[in-house]
Amino acid sequence: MRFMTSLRFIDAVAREKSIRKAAEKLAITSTALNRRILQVEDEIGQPLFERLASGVRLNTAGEIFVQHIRAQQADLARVQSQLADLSGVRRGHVRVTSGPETLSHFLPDVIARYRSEHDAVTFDISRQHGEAAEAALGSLEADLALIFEPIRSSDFQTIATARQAVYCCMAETHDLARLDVIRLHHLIDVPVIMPTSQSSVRQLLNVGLMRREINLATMLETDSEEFTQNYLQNEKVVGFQIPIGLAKYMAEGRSVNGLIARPLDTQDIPQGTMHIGHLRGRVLPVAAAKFMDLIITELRERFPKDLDQ
Amino acid sequence: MRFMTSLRFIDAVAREKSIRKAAEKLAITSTALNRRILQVEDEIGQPLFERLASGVRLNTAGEIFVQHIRAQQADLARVQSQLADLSGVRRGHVRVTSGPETLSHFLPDVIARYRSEHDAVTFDISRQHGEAAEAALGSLEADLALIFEPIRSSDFQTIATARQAVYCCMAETHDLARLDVIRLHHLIDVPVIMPTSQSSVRQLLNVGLMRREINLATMLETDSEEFTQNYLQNEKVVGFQIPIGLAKYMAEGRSVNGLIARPLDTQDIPQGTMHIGHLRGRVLPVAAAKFMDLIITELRERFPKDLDQ
DNA sequence: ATATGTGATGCGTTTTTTGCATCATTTATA
DNA sequence: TATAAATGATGCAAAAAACGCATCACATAT
Repeated sequence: MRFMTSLRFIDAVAREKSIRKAAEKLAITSTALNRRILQVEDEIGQPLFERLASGVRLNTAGEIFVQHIRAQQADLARVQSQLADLSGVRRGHVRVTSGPETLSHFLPDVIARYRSEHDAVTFDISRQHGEAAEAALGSLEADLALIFEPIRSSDFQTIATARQAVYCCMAETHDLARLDVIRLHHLIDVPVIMPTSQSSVRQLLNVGLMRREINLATMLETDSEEFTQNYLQNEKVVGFQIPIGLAKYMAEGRSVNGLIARPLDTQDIPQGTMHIGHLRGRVLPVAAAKFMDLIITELRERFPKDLDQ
Repeated sequence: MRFMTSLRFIDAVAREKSIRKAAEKLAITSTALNRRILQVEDEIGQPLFERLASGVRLNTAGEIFVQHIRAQQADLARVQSQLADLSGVRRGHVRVTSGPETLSHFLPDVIARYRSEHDAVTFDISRQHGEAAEAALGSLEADLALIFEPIRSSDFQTIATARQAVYCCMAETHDLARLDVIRLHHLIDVPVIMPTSQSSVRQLLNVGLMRREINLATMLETDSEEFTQNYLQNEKVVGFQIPIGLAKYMAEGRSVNGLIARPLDTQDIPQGTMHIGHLRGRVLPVAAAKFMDLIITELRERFPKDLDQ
């Protein structure tokens, strides 16, 4: 896209905060890049960057202009996706940002399902917590976000929500595996792996634990879902997860790889809400919109009672 | 704006439906223009125009792409307006489309008021009836529209409405000028000038006339407000107008240039509604947004009881 | 003081764009 | 039916723009 070059270059400089560094990434000389920027600034009628000794930084005008550039790029992507769509093949690129919960099973499943029908569509998955995910939507670095509450920005437009109870995961040989529903008091003196406190699951647990003044026997704290799941196979400890983070069969109560999941009683620990949405006011590219449809379809299949649209 | 050239050229070709004609308007040769188009089509990966013997025509992909171009141009205008705004002077260009009612007094007044504070802002006023006005918003040829009902498209976002009763205009020496409010039966056998049937005022009149099965003594039909107002000074006939189409003092019941206006009883003729708004989802340039604010301010001053926001 | 980083600029070279002449088609006209 | 006039496409040389190298001016860190 030749007609986008100058704008793309400015975006790159804004990101790198340095003309020389951006030039290297763009595989041109800094002088050529410098002059493109000077030319655009001249056409705009005012500078977009402050020149510092350590590089450049967007000024107010630059902030506004770069936001326009990114909106323009996003809209061009949407148009391209739409054009590809009417020529038969669905092409496109979908950029999803999500918390860690969906990365282990849910998103891989949905993407595989999507690509089985449209293999010309590519994906970009970034793991970010809520606030950063919302920022990524705002700066148009991502099309869709899956955020396990809370939603902070009013710029986030929720398309669907799924209520998620907290589950205990453990080896199927664990004593608690015999229970259908686990109450908090069952966990007293049972060694557990806790998610770190940024995690929304941890926030939900804290609510219940505080209220009942229960302290769990935390043997380990981690923000890695993968580590937790793997560790549970080695020792009889309990981990916590929401159903969307579990393998499909496991969420249904069956054992997978010797592990089993049991819900915590919602009287003890409140349910959380998974939000699926995009930046308010955006028209998504066809590929992204269709992918979101598929996410919702998948959610409806997995959590028929807990899905709201 | 060098980085917009190719896109601007494509837009021009789409409008002219001919490469050679567009080239002439753009002051370049048809061959240069032709090659720019071929290049963009190549980059997009598919043709945007159908080649006919008589010129070119947008194909489906072209329609989508040109819509993107226009959205992009409109957003660039908004950005420029915003940039100019933060450097102190309010620059910009505001494109208004409106029915004939507002062109004689209202818009001239508001624009003069606006330009007295911001003389770097320029205007483009086009006279179009409702449907065409809505289309102009949709194709981004206009920023704002003032439409005297009805609103047809859901893409029109109404920002404010003002109820407007139909007034009778006449020489101050006319017999009916002594009445404060005119009833339909007063008009029986009184020669009148009627707006043409496309006019919304005419539509309102028809409602009342049909219901009461009254036929007016139409001595002339015209769609020119200017003609009507001028003619009333020559002969004792009655014309119809809504207050926004009247000089400010005249709408208040005073005489201007020997003419005077009296409202028709709203029991006889229903009030109409003037809509002020823009294309749904658009973020207006600063200048246009501020101008709309001023329109609403002016409306509030003129019609304090009949304005809704 | 020195070294290292930054963006800006002059100048010759390379690439891209443009304009002219012309071709291949289609449509209107005599 | 033959002819004229319009359309968009293309080869080629000239003009314009973009590029890369070497270098400058300046700020910051060492």
